[in-house]
Amino acid sequence: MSTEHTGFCPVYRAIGVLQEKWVLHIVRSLLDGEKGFNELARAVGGCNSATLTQRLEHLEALQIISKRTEDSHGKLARSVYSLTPAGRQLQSVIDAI
Amino acid sequence: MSTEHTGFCPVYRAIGVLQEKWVLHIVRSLLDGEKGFNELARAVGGCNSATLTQRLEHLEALQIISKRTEDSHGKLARSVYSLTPAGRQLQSVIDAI
DNA sequence: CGCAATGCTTTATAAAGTCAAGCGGTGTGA
DNA sequence: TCACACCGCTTGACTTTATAAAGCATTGCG
Repeated sequence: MSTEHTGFCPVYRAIGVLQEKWVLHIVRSLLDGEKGFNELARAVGGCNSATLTQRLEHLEALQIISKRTEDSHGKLARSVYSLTPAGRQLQSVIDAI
Repeated sequence: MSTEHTGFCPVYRAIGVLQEKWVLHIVRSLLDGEKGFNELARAVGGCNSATLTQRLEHLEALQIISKRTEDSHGKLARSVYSLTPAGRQLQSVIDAI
C-alpha cells in the first residue's frame, strides 16, 4: 500500500497491461497456437481490426508476442503472431482464471 | 475452437470482467483487507470516484465483492467493501501475475 | 475473370473513462 | 461555535478509446 502503485510495483504495471481491452483474449488465443491477423480477430471474437492492430503493436513492443512475416512461396505475405517466452508465462494467469 | 467465445465459455466471460479498467486493481487492493470507498480509491491509485462507483456496483452484482454499511455508533455511515469467497478465488490470478 | 480471403489503414461516431466540483453528513480543532 | 477536513457518493462537461464500415493492394481458387 505504502510503496506506491505510482512507483514501480511490477504487479501494478502488469495489471495495467492485462486490463487493456482484448489483451487477455489475445493471449489466451495465442496460447493454443500462433495465428494470423484475421484468424486471431475471429478467435478473439468481436474485436475490430483497428483495435487489434494497436493491441498487437503494444504487446509486441512489450515483447509478449512476436510477429513474423511468412513468405512461403514468393510473394504471399502472411503475418503470424505468436507468444514469446515472456508471453507464455501468462499461461498461469489464464489457468488461474 | 470455433464456436466458443460467443457462447458460454466461462473463461471468456471472466476475462471480460477482469479486463474492465481498474477491476484487477480493486481486487488486488481488497485482497489485503477490506476498505472504505475513498480508502480504496487511494489504494487503487488514480481511479476517479465515478468509475469506481460503477465498477464496485458491477463487481457487487457479480458477487465478487460485498458492501457493508457500518454504523458503528448511531449515524456514522462508513461503507466497507470486501471480497466474497468467489472474489477471493481471484487471489490465484493476482499471484500468477 | 470474378469473388473470397489475406493484412491492414482510414474516418466518423459511439461508448467509456476522467476531471472537477459539489452535496449532505460527521468529527476535530481553534 | 464555527470553519474545515474527511466520508461516500453524484453530476455534468470534456477527453480518450474503441467501434463499425469501408477500402486498398495482393493472392488464390474456380
